[in-house]
Amino acid sequence: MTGSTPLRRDAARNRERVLAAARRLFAETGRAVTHNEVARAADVGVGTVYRRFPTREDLMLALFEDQLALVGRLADEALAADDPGEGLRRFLVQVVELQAGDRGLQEFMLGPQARARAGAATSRIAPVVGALLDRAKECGQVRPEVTALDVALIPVMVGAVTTRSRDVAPEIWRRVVTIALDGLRPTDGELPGPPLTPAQFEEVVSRGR
Amino acid sequence: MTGSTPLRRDAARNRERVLAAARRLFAETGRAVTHNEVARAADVGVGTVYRRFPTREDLMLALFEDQLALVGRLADEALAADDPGEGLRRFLVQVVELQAGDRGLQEFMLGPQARARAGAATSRIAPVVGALLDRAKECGQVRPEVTALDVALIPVMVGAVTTRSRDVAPEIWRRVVTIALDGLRPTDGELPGPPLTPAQFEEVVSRGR
DNA sequence: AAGGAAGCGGATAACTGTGTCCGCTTGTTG
DNA sequence: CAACAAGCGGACACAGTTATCCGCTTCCTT
Repeated sequence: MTGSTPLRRDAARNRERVLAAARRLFAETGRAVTHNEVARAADVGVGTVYRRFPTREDLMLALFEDQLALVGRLADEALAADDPGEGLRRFLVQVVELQAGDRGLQEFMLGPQARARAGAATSRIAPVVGALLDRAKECGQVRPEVTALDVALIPVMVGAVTTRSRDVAPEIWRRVVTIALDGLRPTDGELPGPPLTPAQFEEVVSRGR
Repeated sequence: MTGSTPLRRDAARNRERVLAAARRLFAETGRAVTHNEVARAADVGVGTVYRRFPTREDLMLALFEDQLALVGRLADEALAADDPGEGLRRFLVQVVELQAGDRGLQEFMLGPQARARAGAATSRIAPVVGALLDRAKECGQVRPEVTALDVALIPVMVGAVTTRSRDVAPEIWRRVVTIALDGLRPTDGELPGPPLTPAQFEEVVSRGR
């Protein structure tokens, strides 16, 4: 699965150096990291970076694949919780917390790259969230018109706040996510208009700048 | 108040042409409008645009000052509403609606430029929202720990969705803003952590990309 | 109607970011 | 220990953006 010829030893070493440098830079700086910067930070030529990771997406993908798997595991755990409403809450808080802690991960999850990865990640997580949501509705903890895709917009919304507040008030997202989650509770009103279709959701998420 | 020497007639005409072209381009395209593009669209030399509006902020400011005034008026109207909770809701929906309808305005409101204009706009609107909020709390329609700055984050959050969904599902923000607003209602839980200070809020808003 | 200030246009310099290419180095294999 | 493929580095070509400068034009004043 790793593909044809194994890398030469020095090549493998360089690949790791690039990945390490990139992970650090992305976590600190976010998207605006150029191949050149990564190369310099890794003490490697630009060509080397381009050879191994032709586009920024390739690089992001290599960096954040395992983190995405973690999100999947969190979803499973949430599903196992006793209180479905609480499980859903905890899951979303954890997701946002991960985003808040790593700019790179956030931009990966909320950007066009994730779309390419939809097969592995999104489509694995979506049904779990759906189940979580159904159970929470049955308990009357979530308004019935809410769809999984409404819920999936919460990290998008809150992400706008984490991005901006990271260096100023790094914990403020907790208030905001609480407001959003409480907004899922049953009320006398209804949510207006139709929810997103899955295709629309993909599009919306992939428009991350 | 308009300043020293009145512009020569041709200069004034050109200024208007630039403004008109820029307004159109911003509404369509959003932030990524260069002085050169504006100049071409206005059928004017680049120099002319730079002379009149040295930075993009200057241009934005000239374009969106009156729109900001409109937001102020909306706030006043909301304050005059019978039902304070409903007034607050309507106000926020209207603000988001304006944002959704004009990329340029959105980026102006949610970007660093607005900060410079804080004197005229933010500081005029803030107390009105504060009053609105106090009345809504008195009626038990809003949870007591919510501050005006929590409320002010709602357009930021929802803005992330409008930006991304504009061309895909242009009305989805209505669902999202409803969720956020319903999250302001009293519940048994509390909002975690301290709210933003005004200075922090300024910073957060001004980090618009 | 004529002089001079105000304004105009757009070529152009200065940067920044992206991506390629190719002569040289290094690891691997027999 | 060759000898050759794989890999390396980074100069450089290219593209897009910002901002300036200056010779020429247009308007206003008297």
